Amino acid sequence: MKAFALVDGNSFYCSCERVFDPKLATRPVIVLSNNDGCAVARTSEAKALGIGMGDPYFKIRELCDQNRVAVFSSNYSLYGDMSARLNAIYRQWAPEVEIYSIDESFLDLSLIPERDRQTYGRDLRATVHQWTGIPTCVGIGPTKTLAKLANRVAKKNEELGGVCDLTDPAERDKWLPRIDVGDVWGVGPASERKLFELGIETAADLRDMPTRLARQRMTVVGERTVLELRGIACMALEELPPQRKGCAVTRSFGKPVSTLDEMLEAVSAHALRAAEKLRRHKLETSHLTVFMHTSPFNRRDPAHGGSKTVHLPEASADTFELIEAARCGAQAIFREGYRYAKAGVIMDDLIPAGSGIRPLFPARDRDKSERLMTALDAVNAVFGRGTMVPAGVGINKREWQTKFDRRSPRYTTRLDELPHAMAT
DNA sequence: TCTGGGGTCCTAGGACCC
DNA sequence: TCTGGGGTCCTAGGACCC
Repeated sequence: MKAFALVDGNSFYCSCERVFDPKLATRPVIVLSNNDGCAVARTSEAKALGIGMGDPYFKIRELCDQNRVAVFSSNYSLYGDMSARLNAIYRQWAPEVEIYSIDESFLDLSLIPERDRQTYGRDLRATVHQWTGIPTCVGIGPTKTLAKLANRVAKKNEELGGVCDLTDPAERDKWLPRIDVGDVWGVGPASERKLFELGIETAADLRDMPTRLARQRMTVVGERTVLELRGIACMALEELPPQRKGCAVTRSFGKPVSTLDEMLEAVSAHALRAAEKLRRHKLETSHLTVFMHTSPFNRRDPAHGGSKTVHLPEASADTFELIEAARCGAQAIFREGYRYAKAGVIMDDLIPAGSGIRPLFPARDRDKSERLMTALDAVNAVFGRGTMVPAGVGINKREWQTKFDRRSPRYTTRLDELPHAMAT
């Protein structure tokens, strides 16, 4: 019989910040999205103050000041590294691990006897906490959807000690009626509304609805959720991430951009990052879409936005070619007299590097390009991102750059930002 | 004044073909 | 007045996830 565990870090980004500053242990902590825009992680103390997921920071700033909330910009270097440490532990504990997101992993628990699963969960939590300082919760079930649900139960019911096992149908009968249908994995706001109209309000109601009706109203995705809630596994553990299909680099500006020069600098910087990402995944693209738009929240200034797809002569991951394409697209969209709030580059239909069709009369020297990109990546890997960039790319100290005014040190990935310890 | 970024999957409907 | 049938492919948009 298959069994899954879903392990996730509690208020993960906040917990990462707490690991390196013990003074935060009892204070409310929040972490903001890019550009210091919205609250995307909150500790229980912060939630208790009424800070919601996605609340814009400018609306809660006062509340935060009054309550000594510790506020951080996102520090992805730190969170990514802590995430890798958690997964290294999971791999010692399970034969197969699927990394589902930066703070959630599914573990294959099929070989753990049912009676030992509670203990297993408790021991895993304790180990992770001891080795990394990160608090976690463990949800266990015969399907991924039930493991997710169990994890939620463990989170919301402190008396369970951070572990919940829904392998036993009797346990499911106990908990599923207490869970709102909108809290089931895969049920978003649109489906929740439809289900409410049918009188389906809890996870138990959803489990018991006819599969045909589920399919009719919520496509095959909804039908699968119903089956999974009944304990019929429709989703397997995906150990190897499937090849990615698209790749995007998009950013809000720290200050609105109104000049073409600045816009070209910005999209060049985004294209540069996009090309690096492609090469890291050994992929290429044959076309690139640029977009820009003014703020959707600002009703006073005139609004403008648009996107433009630029085709390359042949598939490529060459920084210079992608920058050229991005600048070309941006010039076609940009108009004077607007305050642009965001721009980005998007690439889809990615193909493995070198697998594309070659033109009969190539416009460029592929080998030369590849050698140059290898050298570029090597320099930047040793001396840090942005050490060597093509001229005309805005990479350092520009007004429009995304804000990270409250970022903590990158304790675990930068030698010059190591935490300091003092003994007296 | 200040509101994130990056993905996946599914379906409907249009274009096109014979 | 009556005006075929059945495919495939592509894209846009919706829905969902963290």
